[in-house]
Amino acid sequence: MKIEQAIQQKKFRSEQHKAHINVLYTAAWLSLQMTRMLKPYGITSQQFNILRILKGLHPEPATIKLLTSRMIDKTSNTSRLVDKLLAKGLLDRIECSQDRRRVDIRITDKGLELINTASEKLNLLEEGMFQLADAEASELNRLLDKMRTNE
Amino acid sequence: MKIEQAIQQKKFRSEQHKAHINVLYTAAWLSLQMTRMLKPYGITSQQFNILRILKGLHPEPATIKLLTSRMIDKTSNTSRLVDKLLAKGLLDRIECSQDRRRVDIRITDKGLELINTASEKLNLLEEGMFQLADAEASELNRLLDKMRTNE
DNA sequence: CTGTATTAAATGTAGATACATATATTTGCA
DNA sequence: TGCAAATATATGTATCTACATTTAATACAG
Repeated sequence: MKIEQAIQQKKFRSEQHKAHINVLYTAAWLSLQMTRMLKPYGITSQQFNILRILKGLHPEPATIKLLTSRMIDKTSNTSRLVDKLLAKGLLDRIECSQDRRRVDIRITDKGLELINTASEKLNLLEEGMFQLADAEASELNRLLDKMRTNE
Repeated sequence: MKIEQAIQQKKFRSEQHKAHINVLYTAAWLSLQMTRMLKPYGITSQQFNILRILKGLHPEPATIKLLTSRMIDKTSNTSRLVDKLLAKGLLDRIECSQDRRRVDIRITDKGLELINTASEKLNLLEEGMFQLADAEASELNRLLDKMRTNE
C-alpha cells in the first residue's frame, strides 16, 4: 500500500517530507508486526533487542552502558528492561569486582533457548515482509543513512 | 553516520535485515528530533499529528474515527490524545446531533496559531535534516512502500 | 591524601502505546 | 416492533519512553 492511501493524505509538501512521514509510518508498522510476533514468547521488542545483543556477545557479558550504546532506541531505560528479563530468568546479573559501579549481564541458557525459537519465527516474518531485492535493500540502507547525515 | 556505527554492529544477516533495523533506527532518531523540537510548544509529536490533520480539514470538523484513520500510528489512543489537546484549548468538541455516538472535533484559533508557529520550526529542522535530492527521496518512498507490500 | 568532578546505574514522573473491555447509540432484519 | 449485531467512543491496565534526579563508586587535580 502506498503511503498516500495508508494515511489517506493526497498531497505532501515535498518528496522529502513524504519520506519523513513514510519512515515513521513504516517503522510503526514493522514494530507492530514484531510486537505481535513476540507476544507468545512473553517479551517486547525492546527486550528482544537486549537478548539479541547479549546472544551476540555470549559467553562474554555486557554492562548496562554497552547495551545502551547498541540499542536501536537509545533513550529506552536499559536498567528497567534488564530488570524485566531478570525476573523472567532470561539473564544473569553479576556485580563487577573491578568497578563496583558496574554490573555484568549475561544471557542464560533459558534466554538463549527463547531467542533461538523466537528468531526463527521472526525470520519467517521477514521473508514474507521483504519484497526487496538485495540491490534495492542496499540502496534503501544508503538513503536512510544519508537522511541522518546531521546525526 | 552509517547504521553499523550507530548501533555498533558490524554484520547483519542480509541487506534486508539491515534495512529492517535501519528503518526502526531512523524513525526513532526522527521522532526524537521532533519530540525535542515540539517540547517548547507543550505538545507531543502524536498531538502535533492530530493538529496537522485538523488544520488540513479546517473549517470542517473530524470525528475520532477519521482522525485515527489518518494517524501515522494507528494504535495510538486518539480519544486520550484529543482529551489532552482539549484541556489545552487547542481543540473544540461538539457532540454530533445526527449520530449521538460521534463527536465532531475542530481546531481552535489558538490551535491554528500554535501549529503554524511550530510548523515553521519543524520545516527548518527538515531542511537541515534532508540531504536527499528529490529523485533520491522519491526512490526512498518507493522502497519503503514496497517493503510494506504485505500490509 | 582530600575533595571535586565524572561516571555507571537506578529511580521518579508524566505521558504514550497496545490491547482488552465497557458503554452508548444506531442499523437492520425477522 | 423488538432485539441482536455493528459502530463510535471511552476506559482500565501493564508496559515503555523521555528526561530529570539520585545514589554510589571511581578518577584525578591541587
